[in-house]
Amino acid sequence: MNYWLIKSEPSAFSIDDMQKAGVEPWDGIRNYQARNFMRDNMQIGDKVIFYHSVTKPPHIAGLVEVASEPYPDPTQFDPKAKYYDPKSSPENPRWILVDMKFISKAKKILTLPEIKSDPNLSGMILTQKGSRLSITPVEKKHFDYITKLIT
DNA sequence: GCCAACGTTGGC
DNA sequence: GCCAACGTTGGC
Repeated sequence: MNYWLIKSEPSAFSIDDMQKAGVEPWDGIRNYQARNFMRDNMQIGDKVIFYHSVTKPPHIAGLVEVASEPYPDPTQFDPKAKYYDPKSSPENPRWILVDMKFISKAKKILTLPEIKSDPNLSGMILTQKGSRLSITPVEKKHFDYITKLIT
C-alpha cells in the first residue's frame, strides 16, 4: 500500500465535485513525473490526500483512493478537449491515468500554513521549495498523522 | 546536446 | 496580479 497527495484547483474540480462524482478519471495530468507515479507505482486501494491549490488558504480537503488500473487518458486523443495532445496516438499513448474514488471530506481542513508550521509534517514534498508536482508520494507517518487531524 | 524562449504552476 | 520556479519545445 502506497500513500499519495494530489492537487486540484477547487474552481476546476473540488472535493465536493469529487463526492458527487463518486469515481472520477484523474485526467489532464501532463507532467511525466506525475504520469509515472500513476502508471508505475499506484495500486488499487492506495490512499490519497486531496489538496486544494490556488485558493485561500491552500488546504487539504479530504481523502480519496486509487480505484482502477492505469489506462490511457482519453482526453489526449480528442481534438476538442483541453488536454488534447496531437503527438499522442492510441497505438502509442503518451498520457496514462487512474480513476480516483471519493472516501471522505475533511471534517476540519488542514491549511498550508498549518502544514508548514507542524514539525510532525516536516519533509513533505508538498512544502519543499519550488515543488509544483501535482501528484506526490506521501510517507505513511505523514498520511496517518494528517488523517487524524482532519477526521 | 545545448540553451533561449516560452508556457504553466501555484503561493503570496 | 505578480513573479519565482520549473518543465518543455525547438532551432542550431
